[in-house]
Amino acid sequence: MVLAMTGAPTRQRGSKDIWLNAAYEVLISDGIEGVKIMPLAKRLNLARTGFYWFFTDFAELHSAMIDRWENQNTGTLIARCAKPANSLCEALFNVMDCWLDPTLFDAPLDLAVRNWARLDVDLQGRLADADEQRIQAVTRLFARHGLPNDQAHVRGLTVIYTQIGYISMQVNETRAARIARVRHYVELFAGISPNDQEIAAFLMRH
Amino acid sequence: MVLAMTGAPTRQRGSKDIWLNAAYEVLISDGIEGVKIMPLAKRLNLARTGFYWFFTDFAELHSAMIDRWENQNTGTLIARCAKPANSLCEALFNVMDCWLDPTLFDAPLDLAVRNWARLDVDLQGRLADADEQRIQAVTRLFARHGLPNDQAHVRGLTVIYTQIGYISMQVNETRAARIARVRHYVELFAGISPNDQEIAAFLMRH
DNA sequence: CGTGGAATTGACATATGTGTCAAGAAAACT
DNA sequence: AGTTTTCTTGACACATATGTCAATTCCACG
Repeated sequence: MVLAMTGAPTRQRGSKDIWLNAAYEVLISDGIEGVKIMPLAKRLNLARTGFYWFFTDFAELHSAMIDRWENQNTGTLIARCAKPANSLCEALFNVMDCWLDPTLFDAPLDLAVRNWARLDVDLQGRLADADEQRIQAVTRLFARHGLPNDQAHVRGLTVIYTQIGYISMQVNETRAARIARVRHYVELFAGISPNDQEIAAFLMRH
Repeated sequence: MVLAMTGAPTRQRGSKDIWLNAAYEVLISDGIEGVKIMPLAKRLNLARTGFYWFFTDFAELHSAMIDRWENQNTGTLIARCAKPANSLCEALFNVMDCWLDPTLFDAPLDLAVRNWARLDVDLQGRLADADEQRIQAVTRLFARHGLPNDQAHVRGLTVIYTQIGYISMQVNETRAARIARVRHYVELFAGISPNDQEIAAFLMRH
């Protein structure tokens, strides 16, 4: 099992992963409509038809891509929501980590999958499930910290909608500005101001 | 100037508007990638090439579509934000009207244009301008009702992100559930509960 | 009517995409 | 080295898209 070199000298050979990675990059930058075999081949400098050695089909590539997404964003978010915390604000800061650390939550991928789902009924179902789980996880976080159920639910919805809105709008702000704003979001969602220690702990991580 | 009949008996003739309307429907249901001349012609039961009688070009159709969007959603939203109100909650209820009345704000169109913009740099710029104006309008609303600038800004961002997130997630809930939730959103965004009279006035409208 | 402008049409040229297949090159194993 | 498995490739068949053009049909108005 030898890893492929990425260098240029010898023309690279194909592999399932090389095609899949290229497909991912295009999905994120151009959307699923750009994920086509011919352009991928051109980008990889390989013959288009080699694709069919690794995948029987276009559909197989698609489902491989969805699998990879599913085992990623939602899981991490739910785990973050479940993380023990001494206060509501501290718990919310834990969740906000997801929006700042790309290894926790891949926002561009999430957006790309979301747009893709508009044209793919099966994926629509899987995405709806994922969203429901995310909302539930945040709602439980609020409930655990003492909010009544309907309050907790509206706040859970709002946290998720806000994040998806932020991603969808492709907001362009500096990392510093984004980090600085988080304490205000926490205050808004919690309904109370985080204390200095909670803010400091959050800023320390970023 | 005789309006075209939509009935079936005589085969309809083409017109700029007929092509444009069909393009809109497809944009909303399938995204810009689906707006292609051949499928539009099939849907209209017209020869594909007739398109070129009304439009010199594909690009001309596209820019006609963007024009129509631009003179619509953002303007209404800004007007709603500027509407005089006796309290912050009342003002927020006015804004929330947009998410409930399709004649005020065309959510599916907004989503479709947003996705389209991902692949079109010019449109990206126009959309970013629109978003900035919307955020400013809501921020001013909060500032007018006494919030300090940074507070007002975070709340302005959150209101807009929440709405775009809601649209992006294609949330599927009953109209009644949506209306019932609005008072909770208003409470969250305002930081104070709306009074019974404000709630009643809002519910009366819907 | 009859005629001229408005609208429609099919043939043609060209581009880009999917998928199949058999021939062949390159690696890997003995 | 020789054989087998792995991977690459170009030719072929087919589908769908844009755009041009000359021939034709439709229809409204004088």
